[in-house]
Amino acid sequence: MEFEKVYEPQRFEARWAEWWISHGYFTPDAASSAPMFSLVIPPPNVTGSLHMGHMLEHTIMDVTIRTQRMRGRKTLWLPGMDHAGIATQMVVERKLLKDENITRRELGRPEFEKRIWAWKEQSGGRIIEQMKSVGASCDWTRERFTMDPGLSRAVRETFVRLWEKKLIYRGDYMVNWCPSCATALSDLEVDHEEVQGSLWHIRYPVNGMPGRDMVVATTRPETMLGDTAVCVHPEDERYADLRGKTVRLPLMDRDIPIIFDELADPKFGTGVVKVTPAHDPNDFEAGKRNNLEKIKVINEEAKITSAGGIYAGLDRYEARKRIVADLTAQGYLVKIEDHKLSVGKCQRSKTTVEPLISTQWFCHMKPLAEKAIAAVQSGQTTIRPENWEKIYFDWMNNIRDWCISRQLWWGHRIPAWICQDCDEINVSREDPTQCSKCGSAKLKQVDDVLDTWFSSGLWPFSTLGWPDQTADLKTYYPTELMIMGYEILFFWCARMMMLGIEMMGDVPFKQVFIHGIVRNADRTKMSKTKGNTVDPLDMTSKYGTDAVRMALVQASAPGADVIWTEDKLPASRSFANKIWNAARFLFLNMERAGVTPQLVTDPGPAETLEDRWIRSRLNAAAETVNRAVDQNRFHEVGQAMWQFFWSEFCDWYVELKKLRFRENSGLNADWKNIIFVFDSALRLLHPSMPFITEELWQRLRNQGPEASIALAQFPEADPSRHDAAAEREMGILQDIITSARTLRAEMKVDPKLGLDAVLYSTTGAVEIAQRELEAVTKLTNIKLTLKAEPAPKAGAGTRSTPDFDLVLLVPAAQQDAQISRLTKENEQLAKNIANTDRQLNDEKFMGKAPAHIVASMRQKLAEYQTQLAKNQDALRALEG
RNA sequence: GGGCGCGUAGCUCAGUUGGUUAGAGCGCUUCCUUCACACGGAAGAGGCCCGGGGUUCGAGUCCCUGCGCGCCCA
Repeated sequence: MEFEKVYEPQRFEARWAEWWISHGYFTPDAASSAPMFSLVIPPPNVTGSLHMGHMLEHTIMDVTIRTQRMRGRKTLWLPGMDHAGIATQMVVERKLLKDENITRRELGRPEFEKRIWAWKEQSGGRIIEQMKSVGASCDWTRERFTMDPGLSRAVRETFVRLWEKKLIYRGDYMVNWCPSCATALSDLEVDHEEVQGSLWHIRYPVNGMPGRDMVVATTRPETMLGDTAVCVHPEDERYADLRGKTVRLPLMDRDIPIIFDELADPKFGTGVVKVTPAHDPNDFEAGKRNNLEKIKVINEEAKITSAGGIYAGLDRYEARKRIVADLTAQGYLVKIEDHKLSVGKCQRSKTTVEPLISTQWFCHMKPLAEKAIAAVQSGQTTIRPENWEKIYFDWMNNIRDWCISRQLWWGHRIPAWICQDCDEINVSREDPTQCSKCGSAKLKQVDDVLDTWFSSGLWPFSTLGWPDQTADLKTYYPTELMIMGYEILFFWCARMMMLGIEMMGDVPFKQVFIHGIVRNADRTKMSKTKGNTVDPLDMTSKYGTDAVRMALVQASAPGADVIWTEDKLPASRSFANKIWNAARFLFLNMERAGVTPQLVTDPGPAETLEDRWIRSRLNAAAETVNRAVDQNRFHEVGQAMWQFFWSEFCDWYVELKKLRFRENSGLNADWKNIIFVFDSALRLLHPSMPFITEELWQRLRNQGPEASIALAQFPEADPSRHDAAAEREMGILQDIITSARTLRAEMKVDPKLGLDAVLYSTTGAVEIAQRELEAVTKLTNIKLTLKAEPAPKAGAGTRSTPDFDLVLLVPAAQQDAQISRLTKENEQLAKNIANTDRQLNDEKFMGKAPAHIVASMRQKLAEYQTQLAKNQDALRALEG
């Protein structure tokens, strides 16, 4: 069997990735009666490609799902994508303009939709292929897309039901309008950015009171064209005499009322605000309260409307310049101040959003949110780490109605038809042919489509076949777990919760786990616009997928962001290489021993110390890994596997086993144990590093019917397998060996030079050393003489522990290092003794501390004192 | 303005209900190319756990406060 000296992941990964899928290992067995474990992917965007954030999210999902699958659960990880309304439309529009110099309007809606589908088939969903290549163990036979017919039917059904329950309404309201995407946006799709702007103070003369002015301050002077009032606080004494008066709106020569409303903050500026009900959300509300006229002066293209007088047709920023200039010229501008303000920007296009009144569709959120809050409060769904529950509650408690309509051509068209004769809105599951109110056949379907996240909100059940009561739906809903980043807690988690409870009558998932986001070394978010992204596939091809996964697993402590630096990767590549080489070594020796590679399901009882010890440690590793996966503590999975494989299996177990390798020994107890432990370790590691473990496991199993480690049994922990005696004995053996090496290093003795040493012990270390003498000799190059008696007064070259004194016999030439080590150690010991002593003599401590703490302190104190005495003897000998 | 989180070794981070000598990986120092691995082995150095106050027999851990940093919402 070929075993390269260095592990080359590129040689194996693509093959196993394809093999797993073609053999259907990730498709759950429909006939299985095992308890299920299901997980749906938070659907990535069809225009997207794999970035580091996906890689992190998918890795921890995959670790979870592979572990559950190996535990024998009926396991489903359902993959797919959402149609990303705005993003996809923008991508295809740009492409059309570039390739054919044609706009979507020139093409017309049906043809444009065809083009998008064609684009989707050809270049959309690259991310799916990438996920397959990095080993994501999704059931690809169940891949879904939000625009699929089935999922579209779910969207329509949901819309109709919500409409029938009067949870959806249509009307003229203030929305966030993106002039460049030409559509309304929901509040969540607007990012607020702090920018340096100005505050323009403008004088509005009071009618009938010559010389009396009201000075308003505004960050957007161009909106004054649409002012329909000025406002002061009802209790503001300064303006009490102006009740019932009007002011003259400069430039427009319009008289507008002075209103008294809490909209104005008497402490801010002059206490007067201008009111533009058609272009500001707060003013809109104030306008409703005070019956103000709404004059739309900015249109959907962010240009001034004909209501804006001489400024009509100007872009909003151009209009601002002209208006400020005119105000100055006419003496209305009082002053300009620097002012920081928060500006809303479209998440997709980064254009500054314009608040506009338009006819849109909204969903009432309060009633849905109440149930979603209750579900988390009652623990039906838990959100971990727990602090995210607070954030979830906070958002849900302050929720506002959701603008669900978008002025796009790509998405689920709203199933509503307006009667051209009586204006009745007809909403139905089947396309209507006549108006339900007046019977007219003149029906026109609404042009708008639904927010992409309306369909994503149905994802946990629409993907399982709903509204049909399918077997999948019955089996896999509610799903067990949702894993996602906090940036989509509201977009997805919250909406899935609300819609799941409303449509299914049950929560969409029992547990939500929120992972951190991936950041660069300077802690900035990775983003395409900033150009600071890292392509995970560059990393996987350079270091191997397993190495990238392991680095991410190790960095995934709950609640923490992942600071990504490439220098994490050589370490995990080394880890893969270490495993590879351990296997290489075992296989070479199996060949020499005449052992055919094979799995060993029952190694029999462990007899030797190293077998008893490694099986106890294996059990401990299994215990940690199992618990860590269940608690989403993925960094502990990585840490435990690293510790076990490298520091225990390779550094000690294999080193000790080397002594037992014999030619032509056949499959003896040693080999049975080695193979059993190695196989178990591979299985424990498989969810984190699927490729190398599959490759090595296949080489090991070698024969028998085809099988994958992906379906092999995950090692479980069993307290009865903990072998305290073996761990204690092995600990002493390790101490003896380490002590000998330390002494040798301290004395700077040539490693090739054999030395003699005497081991003194009255507590059993001599017996252990006797049994393992060959190991001690081999691993230290020191010949030990064993004496089951107390050590004589310690001299040079002594190292003492509570269990033994080891005296290395060397010409006392190199003593300085010893002296400094002992001096330093003694300082620490003296400090410990003082501390411990003080506490043991402290009545308050003795009165209140639990007995086991006191007992262990007493024992420690005795050990410190013995050790100190020995060290002092040794020092005297060295210095004397 | 409201809320959440973070500050532990040079770097990246662990540290589960408070318990005595605070850990890991990388990096660093010294030694070793011993027939699995130099992507390796052995032995080491390195920490007023951000500052201040408090609770407690006992605080990296709990409370208050200051400083610095990050994020979310309005």
